[in-house]
Amino acid sequence: MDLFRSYLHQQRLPLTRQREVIAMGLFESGEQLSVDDLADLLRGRGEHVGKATIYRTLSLLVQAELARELDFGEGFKRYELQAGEARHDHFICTSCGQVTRFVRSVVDEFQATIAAELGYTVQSRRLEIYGLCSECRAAVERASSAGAVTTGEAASSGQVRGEGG
Amino acid sequence: MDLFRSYLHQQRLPLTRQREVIAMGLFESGEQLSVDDLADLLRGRGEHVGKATIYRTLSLLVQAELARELDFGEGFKRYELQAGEARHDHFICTSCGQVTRFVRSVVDEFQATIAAELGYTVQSRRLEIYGLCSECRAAVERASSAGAVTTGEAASSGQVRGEGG
DNA sequence: GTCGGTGCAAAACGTTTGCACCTCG
DNA sequence: CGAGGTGCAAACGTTTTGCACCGAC
Repeated sequence: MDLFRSYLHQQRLPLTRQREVIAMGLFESGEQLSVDDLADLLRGRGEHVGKATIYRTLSLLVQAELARELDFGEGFKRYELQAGEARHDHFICTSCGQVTRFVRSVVDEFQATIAAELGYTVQSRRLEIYGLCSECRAAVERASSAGAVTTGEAASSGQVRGEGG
Repeated sequence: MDLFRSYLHQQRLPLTRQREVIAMGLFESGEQLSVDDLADLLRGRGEHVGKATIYRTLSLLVQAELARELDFGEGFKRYELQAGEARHDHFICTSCGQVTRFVRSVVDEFQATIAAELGYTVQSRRLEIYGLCSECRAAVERASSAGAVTTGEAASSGQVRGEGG
């Protein structure tokens, strides 16, 4: 939040109430929110903010490198704060939509290595691994031995799990 | 191409002229094409194919695991064939849009490891590293020592480089 | 007071779908 | 011959934009 404040100040841009509540909402939720999620969340707090403003503010947060844009193939984008915290990646269950976030330094190391080899300079990355979570795999196995197959819908609530450990 | 043919046969779906030219176009180009790119390419060959058909065929190719859907943040999707070849990833220059494809087994290994740790089963992945290619970095450095900064436009032609080696 | 921000509604964009006709097998 | 595919255009959902008014500094 302070980082956003100083980014705006440095860019000679005003900090408005809307910008504040949008950043706070994203920050406090700690989850990957779509623009609609964010609009609903703020409305629930009695803060009415137009979607255009949410898009514009998120785009600022991304420029400031305080937020990340994510695409889990749902047809719209999600955003999450990445304020200073370690760079992390995602595992997405293609059956139930569950997102598990993980952090592994080996990914950062690999990224640095390959960039050096290719002569690139890294700015950011996106690593998403798609597959089945343990519950869905169990469900699929159960179903295939029975005969029926149930393919779950992607979750719409943006539920996230951190790593168990 | 033969793989597509047998996939269709196995699914009891007909192989139409359109499906053939779409798959051939994607195959021969070897690049990451958008639906528009593909429509243009085919039109240039005198093959008129509707975009709806292209979308429907690409979706078949993705189901058959013969193609991959890619998103470089341009606002639309790109597709590329991945017929049997090793799984590869991409480095995208945020300044000129150049895409460099690379293959590193360490990524496959990491993917298997993290999946095992989290109890997931891997189906696919997307690893995209964003940054500046060596030319653009040089350009930025030159510009910043001069005063003006030129930010190039993302290339629209879907140019791809393999690794220089 | 000025520059930029905000909200709304309309536009723009990529993608999907309904439907009449056509084609593969 | 029938199941399915195709093309068009209209529909869809997300994101962007134009504009009149408002608020930060």
